[in-house]
Amino acid sequence: MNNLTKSEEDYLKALFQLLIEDQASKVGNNQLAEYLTVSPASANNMIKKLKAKEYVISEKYGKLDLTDEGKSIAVRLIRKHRLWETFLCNYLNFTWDEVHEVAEQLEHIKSSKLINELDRFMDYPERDPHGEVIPNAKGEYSIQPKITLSSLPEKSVCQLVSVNDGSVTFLKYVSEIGLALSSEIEILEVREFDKSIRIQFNEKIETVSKKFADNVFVKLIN
Amino acid sequence: MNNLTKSEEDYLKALFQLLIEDQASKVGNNQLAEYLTVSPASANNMIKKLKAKEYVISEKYGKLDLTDEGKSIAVRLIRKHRLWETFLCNYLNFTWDEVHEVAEQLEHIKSSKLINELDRFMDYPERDPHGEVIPNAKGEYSIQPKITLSSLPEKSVCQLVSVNDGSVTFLKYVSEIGLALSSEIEILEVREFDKSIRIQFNEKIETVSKKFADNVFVKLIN
DNA sequence: ATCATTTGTTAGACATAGCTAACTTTTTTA
DNA sequence: TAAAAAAGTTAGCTATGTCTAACAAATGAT
Repeated sequence: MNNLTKSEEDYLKALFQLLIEDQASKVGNNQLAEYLTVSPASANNMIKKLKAKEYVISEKYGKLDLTDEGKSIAVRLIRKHRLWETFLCNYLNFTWDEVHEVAEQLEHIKSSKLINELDRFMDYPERDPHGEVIPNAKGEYSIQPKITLSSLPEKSVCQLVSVNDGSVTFLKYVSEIGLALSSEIEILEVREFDKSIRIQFNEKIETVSKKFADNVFVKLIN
Repeated sequence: MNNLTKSEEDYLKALFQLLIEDQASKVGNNQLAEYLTVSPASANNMIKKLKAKEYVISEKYGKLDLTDEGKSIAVRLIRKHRLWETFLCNYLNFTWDEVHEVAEQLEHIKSSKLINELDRFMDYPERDPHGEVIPNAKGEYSIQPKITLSSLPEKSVCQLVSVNDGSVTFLKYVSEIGLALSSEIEILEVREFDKSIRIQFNEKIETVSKKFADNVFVKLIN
């Protein structure tokens, strides 16, 4: 009934992340293709398949959406991904930047007992090492609207909630400059020219690019 | 350099288990195909590929053998399989008969850090839940010649060392009658007609078929 | 030694999932 | 609003790994 290929799973998860987690109002074929680094033709081909299986809805030349069943599959994948990341970091000495690639493989392992036991073994963690909320066994979880560091005005004071886990070099960079989950960050200055920002945290001052700040998610303090 | 598909890995591991662990003097294409439940044509096709990659050697219409590199890959897979089985049983409440299927998936995860850290996390276990020796990180392990329960004469007294982990129904049967690793078994009688045997263990007497006894590996006591 | 059976091989088909190149539709913008 | 750009689609190719059917070689039995 529910036997998807690795590729089908990848597409559903990607679509969910664009549509729901990033709260994009509209996601199109080519955007999805770019996100997955495949050609538009490949994405189009797969979307056809997923529409036939009723995980995806869209009209010809129209935008993409997920059915409830499609969302449910995606959430289960996200749950698996984040639980594995947590396991790798907390029990197997993996660092922030090492977990993603391996979790991408592990999330496709098919065994609900495995993932629920892993959850129990770790005593039902609520967030993964990057600060993201882990959906529970019923697929419930709160999607916090994401505030990027780059979206805040000068003088804001905020706390690091989570980081985008997609890029190894980005994550290495984050740890190298000394930022970590819950770090308190003050925005000293936003430079008009390139939107780079000067930030202060742990008594340190650093300048980071807009691209960097786009991948850092925060909550305001006070 | 060393990037094999899941299928290629399955074939190499299967060939190793037939050739080395089962110590079959000769393994042919069709035997391998049957072991993997694929058609002879499929096996032949894959063997061609593995010969081109120099993991397998054989002459046309001749028997199959593994190169050192082929063996080394197979041992790494067996290591991964057995470490995962151990983890599932010892930490995630899996039973004997539940681990194999999931471990078959997990053994294909590509990350040497993952498996070496898992090994460390469990404090370098020497045997998996079925009693099989786990190869170490260097790929070294002792292959014990397997003595099947079915090969022993009447009146033998032996100890259960390991069981074949390939069949769920078999493993359930083993636990249901109360046999476990290290159980002491006495062979009371071997029935000529169908080679079924009456055995005694833990004050219990059971009759088991030859097929059952073929999958139970033991060592003699005194 | 020959014939039958078993074993191994080849050819050709199918499904998945990727690609490029060409084309169509929609959207943007001048 | 018409032309240009962007987005989406289709056709046709590739590679992996499966299959069946037909054929060839090796083995075993009489």
